[in-house]
Amino acid sequence: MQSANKSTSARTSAHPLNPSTSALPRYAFIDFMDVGGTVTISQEIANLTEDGGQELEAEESVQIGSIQGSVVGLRYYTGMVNKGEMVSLVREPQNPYDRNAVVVANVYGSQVGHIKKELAAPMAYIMDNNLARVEGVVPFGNTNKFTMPVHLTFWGKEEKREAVHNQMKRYGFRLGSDLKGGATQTSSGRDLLGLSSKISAIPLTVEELKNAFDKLFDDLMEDKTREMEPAEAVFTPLLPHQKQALSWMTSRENNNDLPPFWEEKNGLYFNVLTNFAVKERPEKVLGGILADDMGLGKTLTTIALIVSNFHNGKPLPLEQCEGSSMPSTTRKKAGSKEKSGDPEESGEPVGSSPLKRLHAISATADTIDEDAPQKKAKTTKKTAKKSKKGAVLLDDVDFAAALECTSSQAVPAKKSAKKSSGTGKGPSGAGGGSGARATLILCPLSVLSNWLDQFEQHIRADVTLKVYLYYGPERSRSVGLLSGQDVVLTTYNVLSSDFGNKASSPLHKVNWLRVVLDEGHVIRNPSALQSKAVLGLQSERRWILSGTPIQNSLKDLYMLMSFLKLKPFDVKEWWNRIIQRPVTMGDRFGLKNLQALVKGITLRRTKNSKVSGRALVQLPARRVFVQHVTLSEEEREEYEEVKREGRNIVGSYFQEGTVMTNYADVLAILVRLRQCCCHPSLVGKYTVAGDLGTPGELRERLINKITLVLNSGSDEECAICLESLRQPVITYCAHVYCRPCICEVIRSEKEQAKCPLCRAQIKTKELVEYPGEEVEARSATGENWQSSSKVDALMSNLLKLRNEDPTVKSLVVSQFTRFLDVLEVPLREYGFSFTRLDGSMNQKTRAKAIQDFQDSSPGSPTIMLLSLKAGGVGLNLTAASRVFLMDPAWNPAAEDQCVDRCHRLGQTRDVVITKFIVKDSVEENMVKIQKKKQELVEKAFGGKNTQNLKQARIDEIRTLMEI
DNA sequence: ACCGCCGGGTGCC
DNA sequence: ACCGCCGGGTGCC
Repeated sequence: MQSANKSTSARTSAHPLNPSTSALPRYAFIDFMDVGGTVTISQEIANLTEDGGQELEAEESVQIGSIQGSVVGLRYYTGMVNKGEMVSLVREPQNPYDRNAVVVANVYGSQVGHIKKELAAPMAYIMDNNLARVEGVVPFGNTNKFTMPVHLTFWGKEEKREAVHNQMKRYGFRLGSDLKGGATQTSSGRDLLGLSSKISAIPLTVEELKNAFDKLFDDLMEDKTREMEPAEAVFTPLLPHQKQALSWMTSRENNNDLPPFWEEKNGLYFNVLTNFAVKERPEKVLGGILADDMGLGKTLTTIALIVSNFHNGKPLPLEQCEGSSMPSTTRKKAGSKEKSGDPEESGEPVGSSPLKRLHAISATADTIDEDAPQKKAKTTKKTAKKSKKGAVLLDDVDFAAALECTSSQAVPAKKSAKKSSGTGKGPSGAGGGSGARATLILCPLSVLSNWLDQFEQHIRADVTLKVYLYYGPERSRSVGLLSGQDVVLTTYNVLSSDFGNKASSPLHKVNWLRVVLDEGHVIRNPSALQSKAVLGLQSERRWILSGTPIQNSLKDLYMLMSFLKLKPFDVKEWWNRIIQRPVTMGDRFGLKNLQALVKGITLRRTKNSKVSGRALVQLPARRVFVQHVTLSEEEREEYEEVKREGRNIVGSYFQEGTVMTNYADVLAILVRLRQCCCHPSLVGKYTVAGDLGTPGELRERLINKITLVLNSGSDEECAICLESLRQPVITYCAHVYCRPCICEVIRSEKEQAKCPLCRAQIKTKELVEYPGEEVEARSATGENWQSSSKVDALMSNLLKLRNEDPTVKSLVVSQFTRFLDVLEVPLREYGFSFTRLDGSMNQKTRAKAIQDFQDSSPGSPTIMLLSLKAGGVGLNLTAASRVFLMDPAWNPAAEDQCVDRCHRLGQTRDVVITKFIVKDSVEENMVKIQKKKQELVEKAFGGKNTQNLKQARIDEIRTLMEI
């Protein structure tokens, strides 16, 4: 919390705990299993490094001691506390009377008073030097007028214990060890048991934790089975579970409830966890987390929500246009007709051909036209009448009211919208509530086109839903235009880049009705720019869509709470104190609280969920076959050669005990072995680690290495932002990061900057750039192409398949894009029609590839070459019913995810998966590790013993190299 | 009276 | 603060 304290202390005492200043760790401390199922060894190793972070993370801290203190000056401040309430302590070095001042604040960040100066003196030193974090609880005396007692507990790393005690002693204070930890906290007295050294947690047994977490979602559903019919404008009929989700989401948006853990008690609002009370009703949390498994239709449900719940369960009033009710390209007309004459305001579509049709929907500010009110009245009335068939019974009075609310304002507002477009208020309504109308949807680039398709598909063509694609250099930055839309769709990247150029971020000026984060777990890293950008958005309702909100680590939930503004969990300290630490320490109450918290705001169903005894969805069967491949004599020879070479190197690292520090080399060796299993031409040149040599040689070696890492197809991600590498650079210590990420680390740590992965010294000028896709020797695809055992195995499968049923489509998946290159040759030779999807493709070519593949007309491609990490979740490839996994992934979840792209809702055939594994090779060892990993994942929620994990990783390398 | 005692003023950091 | 502390007023009882 060092950085948090620093930043907060610099502020005035008025809001010492403003959430916007909450902790920004120097780099992410990554958990064992990555949410996206794309864990990389380097991330895992980040886990294992000693001294994982500068920040005093909850799970690394032990209780150093506690002491009774007093809070003084109560009468000068308005902050109130209750008996047993937790308080936070914030340094206030700018205090003109005492630079040791320590502010005491309640959960809402209101100042209660100061720590008495005698005690503040030693505390200031401890806090400023990050020796310990101090937490307070007011046990009684909370109504005192002048001073009140406070129970202070010091938490920090074991090695700081003595320093903290000494410092306190110097000022005549003695820290005691108390077993209770504080009035509302429980902590084990493990430091008395002599276990304090590295083990910072005594977790529940694995069994207990697992059960608790399973239960977390099992119990969630019983009260969420009510169904709701979507508005008329939704063309696609919803499945029962989607109607349930719609009903639940609608109730979450219209609820008047107090947020979780708040109760009304004789005129006051009381938080039962922190014992905090306020007069003002805590702000409603409208929205939540839709955590359904992929394939259950989160997108469709969300679209239904957008059009069905404008206010109080009434549909979004939409303009009707001519044309059939079938969703079709006829809508093109609507868009082009309305093209504005005002060049500044016109949301000129970004021209990419497969998306054109959708851009057509994107409207201009002028869509709310002079004739709008009347027209609208007509169309909506029609809608109202029709919907009597449905479950939404709109009585005409209510509906008229809803209508009035929008159309009446549309008239006066629309003109001003043209001229003064920057008001932030949507042109379609400023009365009643905030007048917000537009929903902002954020998603990864890979699913952007999916959203557009789905709007096309699911919204009736005779209604005009104004969807604006905020993407591309031509995007309109008019706040008026944006807030006048029904939906604005953009990517996290666009949002971050707008946010980064602080000059103007139109999306941050709009007052949204609703913000939807698709794949919302991408904001789990609080220090990532996109996370900050997302937190800065203004909205009445907030949704997170994610199939995996917390499968990674409990820590991930913190950012989600922060986004939902679920007080007090939107401030790191409170999240840590009330949830994170108790749970990781195995406190049953902590777990219970977490459960209650999640239950209140989350809907999660899996493909296997049962609703009142019936399966939620019926998916075709899915069968997995492992096909063992035997290398030819020649291949075997080469493999053994590469293996011998690698084993020598890694073996020497083991002898030196430097396996972890030479991680990049180990990875490179493993990659080579895996490439050997696929095709000889994949095995790249590589230089054996040795002396650093001349700067030129070092540079060359590093470039070699980064090229290898990036082209290997392994899931390398930046260990700082957890995203795919952007502007990748490699450090002298051979670790790869995004340039902006690592520069930020260096900037904040100055001369002390260390590599987040190995703690070696790093400097900005020593970062080596990735030279980019250089002319790659494509000899593999050239004239002297030769096959390999694995290629043969695949081809014989494909030929047999084509013989049996030429309509069957297949995904051919590899982690090595160069292997995909290789495979193109025989596919062409045998006359297969295929497409390809990999990470290097832009949005346009991607969309085209998917569209072509999904097309079922004769002559359409039957094979898609797919790079394992391309696209990410959400990609819909249901046209395929066969999957060939060419090489095993580090992470079994990544494979599952890949398979799920076709084994999902909409799949009509049984899905057959074939995994090729080379006998007696690194691949077999990887399979073993995958199994072990699966077990570990199940334990991943437990307190982590990093020592054991580190050992496990070293063992893993031994297994792989057979050392 | 260079003390003690009384009682009003006052009070975070 | 129904305290402690400070400092001015005061001085046997």
